[in-house]
Amino acid sequence: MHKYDHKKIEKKWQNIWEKKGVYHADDKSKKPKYYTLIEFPYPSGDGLHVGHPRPYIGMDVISRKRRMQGYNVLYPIGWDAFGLPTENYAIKTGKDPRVVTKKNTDTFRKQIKSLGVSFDWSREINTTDPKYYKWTQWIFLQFYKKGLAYKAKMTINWCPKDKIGLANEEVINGCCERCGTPVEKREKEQWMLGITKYAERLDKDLDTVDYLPQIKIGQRNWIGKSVGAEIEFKISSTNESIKVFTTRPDTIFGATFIALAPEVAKKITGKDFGIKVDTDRENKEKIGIDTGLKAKNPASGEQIPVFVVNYVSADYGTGAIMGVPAHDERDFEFAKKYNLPIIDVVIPIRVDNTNPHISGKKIVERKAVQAIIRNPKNGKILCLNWKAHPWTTFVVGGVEKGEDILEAARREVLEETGYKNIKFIRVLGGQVRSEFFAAHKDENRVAYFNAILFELENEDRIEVSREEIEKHEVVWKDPKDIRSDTMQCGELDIWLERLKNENAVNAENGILTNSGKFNGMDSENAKKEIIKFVGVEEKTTFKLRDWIFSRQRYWGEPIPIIHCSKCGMVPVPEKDLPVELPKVKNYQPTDSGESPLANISKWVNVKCPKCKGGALRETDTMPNWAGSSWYYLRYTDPKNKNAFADKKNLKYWTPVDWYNGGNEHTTLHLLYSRFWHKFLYDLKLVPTSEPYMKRTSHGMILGEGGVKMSKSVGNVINPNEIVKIYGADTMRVYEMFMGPFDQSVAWSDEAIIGPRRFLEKVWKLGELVEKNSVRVGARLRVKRRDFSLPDSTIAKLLNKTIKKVSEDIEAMHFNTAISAMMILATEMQKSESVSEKDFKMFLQILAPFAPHITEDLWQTLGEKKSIDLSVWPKWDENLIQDEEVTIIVQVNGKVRGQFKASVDISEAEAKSKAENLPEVRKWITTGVKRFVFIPRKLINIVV
RNA sequence: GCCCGAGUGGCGGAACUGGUAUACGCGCACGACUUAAAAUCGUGUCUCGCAAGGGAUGUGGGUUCGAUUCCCACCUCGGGCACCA
Repeated sequence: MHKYDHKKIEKKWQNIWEKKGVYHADDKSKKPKYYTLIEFPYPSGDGLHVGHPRPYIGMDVISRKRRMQGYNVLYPIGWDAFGLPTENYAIKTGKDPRVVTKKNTDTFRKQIKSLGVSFDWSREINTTDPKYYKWTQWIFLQFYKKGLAYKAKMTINWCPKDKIGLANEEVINGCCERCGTPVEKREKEQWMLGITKYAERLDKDLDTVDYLPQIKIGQRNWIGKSVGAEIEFKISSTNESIKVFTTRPDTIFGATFIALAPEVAKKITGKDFGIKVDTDRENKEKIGIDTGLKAKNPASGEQIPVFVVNYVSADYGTGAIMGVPAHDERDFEFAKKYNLPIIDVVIPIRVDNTNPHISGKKIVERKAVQAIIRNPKNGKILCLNWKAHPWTTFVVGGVEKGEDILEAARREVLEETGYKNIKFIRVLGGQVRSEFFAAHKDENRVAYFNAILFELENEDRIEVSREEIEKHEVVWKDPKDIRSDTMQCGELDIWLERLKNENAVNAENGILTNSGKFNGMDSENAKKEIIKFVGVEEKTTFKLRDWIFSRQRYWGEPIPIIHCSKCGMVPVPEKDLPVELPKVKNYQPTDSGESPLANISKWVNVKCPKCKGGALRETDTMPNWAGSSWYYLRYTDPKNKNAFADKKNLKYWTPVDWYNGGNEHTTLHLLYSRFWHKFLYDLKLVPTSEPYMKRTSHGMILGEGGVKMSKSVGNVINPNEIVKIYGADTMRVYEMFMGPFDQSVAWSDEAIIGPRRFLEKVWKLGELVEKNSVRVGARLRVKRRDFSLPDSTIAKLLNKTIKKVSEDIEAMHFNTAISAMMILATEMQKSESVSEKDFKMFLQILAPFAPHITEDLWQTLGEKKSIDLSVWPKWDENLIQDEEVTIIVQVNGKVRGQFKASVDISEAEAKSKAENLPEVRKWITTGVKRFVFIPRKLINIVV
């Protein structure tokens, strides 16, 4: 046999696979189907870099394994080719984006093909192909017909110098990326898609799919479902009212003002107050202006002021909120600034589990106070060590009749500690209800605590009574020793939070107070009852906003609408689809910010499809998201001229069984395509309500040193260079081995040699197996030195490895799968003799990672059919069971020894064995306190 | 600011449901083979200590017989935040 020559064998097998079409998915098959999907790439001018193929290889491993498991696999690829970078390139160079895209996709295709990914290239699609975007436009028309595509005035970023609408990305520090001119906001009519109509289902149906938990959380947070109520506040002296949305109707008695979004205020008052909601991401200071209006709190009957503020968004809820400063941090900040009343209406509850109520004892309710005294000189806190009980507490005591909490606190401090001069700092928020057993009084206590922070002014003390001295000792404690495990205080977490953060408020549910007839009710019930009381119903709101769907750009799908002065907006008839992008001379938008399409009068001026009169085409185009919202459907029938895909094909192939993509796409793209899919499902055009059964994510590959790969940084690594030097198989194994698939990893030119050495080792093993075997007819037989008897070490390890690789692939733990195979290869090499049968099984489990070298060795060893058509090996459960295990012996958690024992050794036997180990014996002379035995694993002796 | 994820040797990383921390790979050192080098193979490689032992998984604390793993607080980095894809 010859040297491992990757260039030769990789080219050879790629040609054979392509000629035989082994990776073409079959639309009709008796096998069960499996649809694997990767996010189709945007063919940028930078070309493919080594980060692109990582997900393709990952899903290729899954796809190849599925084929060997007997599935008919669809693993397609295409190009998501509309978008800004190509357009900006066209603006700069004047080159036709079609030409640029063609060139880029050709490069990408050639690069990807050299990696031996088992894509079905016969189904390749391109979103910029009129035959494809015909159907993107067709789907848009369905949205339009159902009223889900509509026009609305929206604010956009506008560069007054370039006269162009800017993407958020193109705005750097409020200035245009190109010319540095400060960006203005401009109102513009935009096409919208009514995704909010699907918000509820997009949230709920997540229960039916298998997405990674953080992806589901991301989707849910984005949708932002919250249940609450819309409550009307009547404006005094007019007949009008303000509707607020709140998730906390139980706090309505604490509503001391109304806060309006600027747009809403303008609507109500007709005045512009000059306040804008900050779209900046940093938290800005809250600003408000009193409108002079008063509104009536429908629960308390109070007249409360109405403010315009910069922290309420018109897009969310009703654009108006009731300000409840006691129970919302933002409202609290605002109320403090504008001196608005803060009324506590919900008391949080804590139950002291270390000191719980004892049944049978009487329950006593009491108002009480915690005095927290800080010595400003050293930061220490005044505490009491109780003599009859194992407690440390703050200075604590009941509030007597006729006393306020401040008086009570000062009195307790004086009585219990003698300190005369303490300075009041602040009350730590509202009351807290604390339940505990008061052992010193032998009663169950329900205390309504306030806490007050003081500072010690000086050490002057009066003498403390004998009675108090017998009860407790006065101590100053370090703040780090004020913890829930050192202090007897069930509600301590609340005080610590409020000590740290002056703006901390109680946002928890609890027991109502200051709330008229609802006093004493818990929040959950109060929410329902108060909604009834003010005469409204529960209302669900979403953060999700409708989708701005139009762009004033050239390189996107034209929106297929015609504006007729007589008939209004008229959809382009289906027979006239696609509305093709005309060629233009200049890709720069018009002076008024319209798409460059607006300059082509020949294209713009059309006959109205209805009245045949003069009409104008819509010149807006669709965003890049459009084509990628349904591409997985087109793959099932990519050449269909009569429908976006044939129903039979859709029924057979969809839903996608496993979709893997970047972390950066797990909210927007995923949500948008789920929305389109659900819409199509409602039109009975697709057979399932969810497009993807399973969704996983991969991490990026960064340049050396951990920075993003980009042409501008100059750290782009071209996979073709790697393929040339090391081969596609090495590249594939390395990309799967370099780190956990779902996390970002930095590329290393040095480390890739490891996978190469591994494959060379495999090649040599192949030589060894071939040399030790003799051909009998078409079969290879082992001639000599075959140690792989059923109980041999190699056979055992092989079976364990088959199990591990099989399972790791499913979990996308490709790196550990490869590690296991490296160990197996090293052991095989050490044994110097491996049976043909065992070696072939090893080739099979390696094949998804390194398809070329394994195919070559497989057929060299006499197989006639592709290794891809072989059956994925099964492991033998009997062979992976160990009879003997190593048991670790720890003393006080430190490893002191170990011994071998049979797996079913009894605890008593293990104990005597462990205790008799000389290296253990010297540690346990003081006597064994406790003995922990974990079968098959470990013993811990506590002395 | 908000949401999600991650911090372990010189480097990439491993450790299943809380049970020997550092598997596997890179690098480095030494040895074998070689006239020599490369390649290959073998041995070693967290750290302090002569040793007995001790200390290390971003930082501080907690729970536990036992914590990289669970809980709390904090720090740093990456991703997303609606016109980048």
